[in-house]
Amino acid sequence: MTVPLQRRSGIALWRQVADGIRQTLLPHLTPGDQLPPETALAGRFGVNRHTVRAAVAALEKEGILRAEQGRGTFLASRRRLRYPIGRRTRFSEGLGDQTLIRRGRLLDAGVEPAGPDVARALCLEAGAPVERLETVSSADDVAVSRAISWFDAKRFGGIAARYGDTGSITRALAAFGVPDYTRKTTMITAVHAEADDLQHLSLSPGAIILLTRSINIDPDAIPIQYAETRFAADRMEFLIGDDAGMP
Amino acid sequence: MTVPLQRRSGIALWRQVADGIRQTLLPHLTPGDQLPPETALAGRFGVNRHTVRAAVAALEKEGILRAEQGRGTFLASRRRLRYPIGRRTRFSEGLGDQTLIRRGRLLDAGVEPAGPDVARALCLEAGAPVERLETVSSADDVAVSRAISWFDAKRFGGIAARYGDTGSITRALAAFGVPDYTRKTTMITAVHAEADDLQHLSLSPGAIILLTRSINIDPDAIPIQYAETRFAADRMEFLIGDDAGMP
DNA sequence: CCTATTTGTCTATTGTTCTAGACAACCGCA
DNA sequence: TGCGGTTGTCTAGAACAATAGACAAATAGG
Repeated sequence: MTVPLQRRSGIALWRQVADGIRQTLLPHLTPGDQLPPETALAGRFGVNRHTVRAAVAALEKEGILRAEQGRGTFLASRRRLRYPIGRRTRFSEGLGDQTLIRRGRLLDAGVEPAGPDVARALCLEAGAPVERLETVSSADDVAVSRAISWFDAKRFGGIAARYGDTGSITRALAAFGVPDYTRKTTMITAVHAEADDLQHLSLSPGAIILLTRSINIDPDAIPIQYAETRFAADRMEFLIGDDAGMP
Repeated sequence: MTVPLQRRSGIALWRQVADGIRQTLLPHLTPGDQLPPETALAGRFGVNRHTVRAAVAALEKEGILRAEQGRGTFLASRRRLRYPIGRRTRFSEGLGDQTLIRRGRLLDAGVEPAGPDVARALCLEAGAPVERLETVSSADDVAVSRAISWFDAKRFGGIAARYGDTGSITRALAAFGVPDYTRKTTMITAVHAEADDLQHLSLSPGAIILLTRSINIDPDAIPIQYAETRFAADRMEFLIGDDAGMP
């Protein structure tokens, strides 16, 4: 029993076991590898086999494990994607050769008056019309983040349609005569997943969301986009600086 | 009922209520303000008053709330600290005027052979001797992060003692003739708190840890410090870039 | 074909969490 | 002093989580 679990802590044992498997077992495996049998895991974590089964079922629903009757349980998952954050932060380009397919899907869009946060970020009057885009980004057909972006409706009216066509903020902005843009600010924090996160990112309750709030500016240093993006923390890590020498 | 809670999710309701209070109620209050009475909170979250009481008790144990019989429940706490990450990232200086007292405490130290990750980060041979420092950093007497740092033992032998004297990495390095250093790399991800985190950072189970792995280099671009730092996510947020216009 | 191993399903029991209600203790105020 | 509003404590039962054991179903290997 390497990991002492906390009972009557408000976190169900099966959830602690699931997190334990994620953090202590999976890093030593490569996709396709077999996990120890349920009885062995039960012994290692000091719980009943049924509790382990509940944990495995949760990880299976997240697409991390794959249990096959008679054969065993196997790691089905990729590692965390490494997402560089810097002056030229772009989802499609940032992931480099880590994935084959990157795609953004438009969930919802609309024009609304800017709230105080959005107005301040975009240097607009409070209540000025802004266009809101709700999107989900996927890598290799696995959803990794969802974002709400706001653009000045006066300058970028109809950007939602452009995004729907191209699936890329970069290309949608290009259609509005913004050939290049840079990242002015990124704030990062972490929260627990909400109900919407569970749905759109296929997470199970208690999962962690890395939450970023960011401002992009055009070459004239005019703010053009304010975004709040929610990343599935077990599929993504952020890189600031260069990763030479990083594990 | 503004917040729909997730039942049979492996996360106890009282814990979800506690997180809900932290995230949706506290940001609108300033220290000393009174919270709605327990019956009102129970109505808003759609749970029994006793469940709310369990949540408040947990937040009270973390020092965030203060309940007084006959009077009410009050906010006792500060907001998230904003921690800038850039080329000149330093704990003591970074928090600026957000706090009065910043202090680092040495938990443990020792010399050990470098593991593969540490060796790569510090550009040493695997197994070369490195000095390991385990520290806890506090702001205004509240622990906000704990770190494990590694230094080349050949160049920085005895740095643990220097840190113990000064409580500051910057001053400890200065004693070894490193007047200045810069941040080469920062990686950020998020995990659930482990047992040690709960103890040293006074968290309750299920809390979120913002985990950074960073490399500092001296003016000659030689790596001098590799550190893995665990921040209490509800007390800290990271800033990359500048925060003009940020809420 | 047989056996050992592994996951899948079922029942029963125990312990923890959540709900429900009632009442005590305390505070501030008229 | 009395009253309304608040937190603190207790009891009992319902809902859920965890344990224990038994056995079925699928797989791999001899």
